[in-house]
Amino acid sequence: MTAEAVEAPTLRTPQGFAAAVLAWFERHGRHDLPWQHPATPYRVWVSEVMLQQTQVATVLPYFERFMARFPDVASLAAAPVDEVLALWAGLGYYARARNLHRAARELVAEHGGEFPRRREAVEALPGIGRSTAGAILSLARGERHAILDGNVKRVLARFHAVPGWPGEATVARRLWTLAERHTPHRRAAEYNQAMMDLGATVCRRRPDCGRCPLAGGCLARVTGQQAAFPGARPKRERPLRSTRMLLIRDQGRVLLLRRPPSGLWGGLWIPPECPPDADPAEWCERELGLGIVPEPPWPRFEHGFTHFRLAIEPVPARLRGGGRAMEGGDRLWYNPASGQPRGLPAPVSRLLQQLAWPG
DNA sequence: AATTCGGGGTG
DNA sequence: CACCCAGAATT
Repeated sequence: MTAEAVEAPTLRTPQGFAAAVLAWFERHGRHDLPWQHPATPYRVWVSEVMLQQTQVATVLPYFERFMARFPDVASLAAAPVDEVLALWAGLGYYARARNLHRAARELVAEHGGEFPRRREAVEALPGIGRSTAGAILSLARGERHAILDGNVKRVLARFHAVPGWPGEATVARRLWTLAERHTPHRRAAEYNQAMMDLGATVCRRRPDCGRCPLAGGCLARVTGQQAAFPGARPKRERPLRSTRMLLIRDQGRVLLLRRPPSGLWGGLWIPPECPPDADPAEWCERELGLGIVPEPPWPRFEHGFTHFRLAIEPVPARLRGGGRAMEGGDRLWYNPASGQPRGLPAPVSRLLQQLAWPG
């Protein structure tokens, strides 16, 4: 199956470009994604935020669970943030969930639960930038707004042979200008969805140019330089940090502490972290006021982040003395076997599973 | 302008 | 293993 051959001079005009993309979309685009039916501003918003730096296949089950629990802005705004984080656990970039929750409350408090008309006002909501705002207003309301996600960047950078890494401001500006120029005045919603579909299914890391409706006018393809666009991010070394997590058990439960609301794993629950060079029992007594009896540590394992790697050494321990330790605030005695959903980072979730079902 | 936010998919 | 992915906020 090959795309209809379109002449290069036609494709090199914004009208011809959009026409080719739209014609391709009707036959080969994705028309059955869950957030397309119905494509309300709320559903498009939640999907767009989940899809930030996250692939479609990963998002699908999260989106369904989220919609089942929070079917509209009002239900999301009324919920405690902990419950939002629990549904988000495993998706990563948890600031997205906190911002989503904050934005829902702003929508209810200041906009009557509806999205504002102007793009600038939508963009002012926490967690919504220019591209996500454009996606909401075009996909859900059919207005003409450009988007520039990873898919569109890839298509445009190749088609126009735009050099450089899109993370650089000058490169991003060029791509935004091109995105605005190419967005048609009619059928902007279909066009934007088409560009994302094209980037996701054809113009991938290793592009399938034989199926691309833009191949006839693509400058990267003419020169055989598809792999050179978009330019790669400068590589950096990822330093290795180390920590120890104290798995303090008492009556089938384990102690978790809530992280500060911002920063790494913000608002999520993790075991107490003891510095690698401290004595666990002394540290625990001093910092938490808890007497513990440490046991032999488990083998350390690594967890990778974008900008560093974290070596985690789990140290199981028993709570000393019979008194039940205090709970509340930012302390939680969690029963790993209960399966109760909590905002747990992925490595902590795996750790607690081992605690509940050793071996 | 550069850094900080995860976790999973993919070759 | 490295790199990428429907980016945005912070500094």
